[in-house]
Amino acid sequence: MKYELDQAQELSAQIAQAIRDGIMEGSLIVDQRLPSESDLCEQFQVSRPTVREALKRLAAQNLIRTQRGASGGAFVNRLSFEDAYGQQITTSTLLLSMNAVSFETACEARFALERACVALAAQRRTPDQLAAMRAEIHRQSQPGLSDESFCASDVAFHRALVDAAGNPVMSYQLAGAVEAIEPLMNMITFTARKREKIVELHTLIADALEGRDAATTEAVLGQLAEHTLELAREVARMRSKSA
Amino acid sequence: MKYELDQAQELSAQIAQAIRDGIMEGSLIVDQRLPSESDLCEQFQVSRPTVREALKRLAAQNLIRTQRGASGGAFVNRLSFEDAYGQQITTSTLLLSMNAVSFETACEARFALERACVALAAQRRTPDQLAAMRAEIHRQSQPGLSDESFCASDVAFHRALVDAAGNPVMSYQLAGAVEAIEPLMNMITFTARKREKIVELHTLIADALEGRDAATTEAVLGQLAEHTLELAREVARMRSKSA
DNA sequence: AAAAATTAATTGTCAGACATTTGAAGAAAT
DNA sequence: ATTTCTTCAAATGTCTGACAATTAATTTTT
Repeated sequence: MKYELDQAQELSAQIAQAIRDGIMEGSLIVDQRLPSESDLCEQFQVSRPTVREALKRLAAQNLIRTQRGASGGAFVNRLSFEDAYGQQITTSTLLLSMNAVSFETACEARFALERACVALAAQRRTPDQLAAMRAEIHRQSQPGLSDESFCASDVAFHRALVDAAGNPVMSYQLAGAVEAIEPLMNMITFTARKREKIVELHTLIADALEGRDAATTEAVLGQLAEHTLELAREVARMRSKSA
Repeated sequence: MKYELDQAQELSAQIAQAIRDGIMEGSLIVDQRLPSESDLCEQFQVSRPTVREALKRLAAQNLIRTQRGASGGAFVNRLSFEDAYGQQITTSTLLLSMNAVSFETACEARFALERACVALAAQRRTPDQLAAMRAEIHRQSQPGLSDESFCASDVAFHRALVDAAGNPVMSYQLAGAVEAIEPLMNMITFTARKREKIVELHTLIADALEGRDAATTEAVLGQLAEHTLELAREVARMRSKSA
């Protein structure tokens, strides 16, 4: 591990960066134990609270985990896809809400990226994944479902579609795009007729995937994108009228 | 802001989560000042080091920034696309290196996602973006370029391609995929002949985008993906032979 | 030999202090 | 009256030292 600290930064940030560099560069490997807090104090010549703040920074990124007790300490964490999903979703959600990203932009990104999965999904979809998609379709067609539940099911459907591509890197990359849009989708009220149309398109997608028909899947996904955008525009029109 | 703390977690993590929830839910808005550390101590009934650890966790995620001095304190940060890029790249890089993601998987994800940008890029590419791509192509065709520099230029080329889609959400989502693969690409030694082929394909892509020809761009991108994978397989064969 | 108690190491938390930075108010000089 | 300088107060950054809680290893007891 290197111990070169930049000036003009907070000590805890410098120490965190030094350790982070060690992890990214590979000199600290997964499950390796970091020196104890008091050892780190000596090595970096700082007090324990400062070291601890540095470690908490790393813990916030899931880069390390800590264990109490005799053989405890801080260990380099294997960043799991699970952890990475979570971070992605948090970041994407905040990014969208804080930067006033328009529904159009977010929606465009989502469907464009999803389209990238279709060709692979048509080849590789498993029966399980198809079943998951059909289950969500069934949920969506139940009357009396709240808008929130409908959107949550929509997200689940699309997650299943993405997962069907069988590429964990893509699933991870798209998790953010798909989940982060949910709050925006929740602002759209889906009337019964609109829901019917969406369910119909979802069904067509599932059918096309079952038949391993990439071209049709892609076409229907395009229709769904168009339909979703149209709904959003309609809602926007109604709002501006009533205002 | 809510102050409900889950049990069975570290205090600093609970406090961080409570504040994070406030930010995500919208009760804490951008540039708003959090209570001072001593105020937070009172409100959460914990000591200052504990509060500080919580704040450092949030700072590590770029959710807050702190300022010293009279009118200082912790402020809710507007998460910029810039910040989000950085986090994405860190996370993606670690994810790939720690989980032994194969070159094939990473490469597949990258080209599939990139393909999603092409249709939009063909419509929207600006002269500046085209110029950036051509500049990278020029760099790539210079003899004597190190493999690292060649790969870095490759990344820059593809970033320009992604940015040409004119959708910041997509740029952000793909930043990780494109950048994180660079270390893997660096493991491939590009002979002069191989580089020539790549430069040729890059040129065809730039030409097709200039002519706003989405179909051709997509086709060439597919060839590039195939070619890259073939190179990787070749390298793998050579390694296994010499071993 | 097995179970229970002790011990040591380590992180989690607390309390209080001082250092450093920074904006603002007041005082002094022009 | 305006500008500049000084002082002050508030806030974060850091340090010291201590105690609590947890856990694995060790020792003691049965």
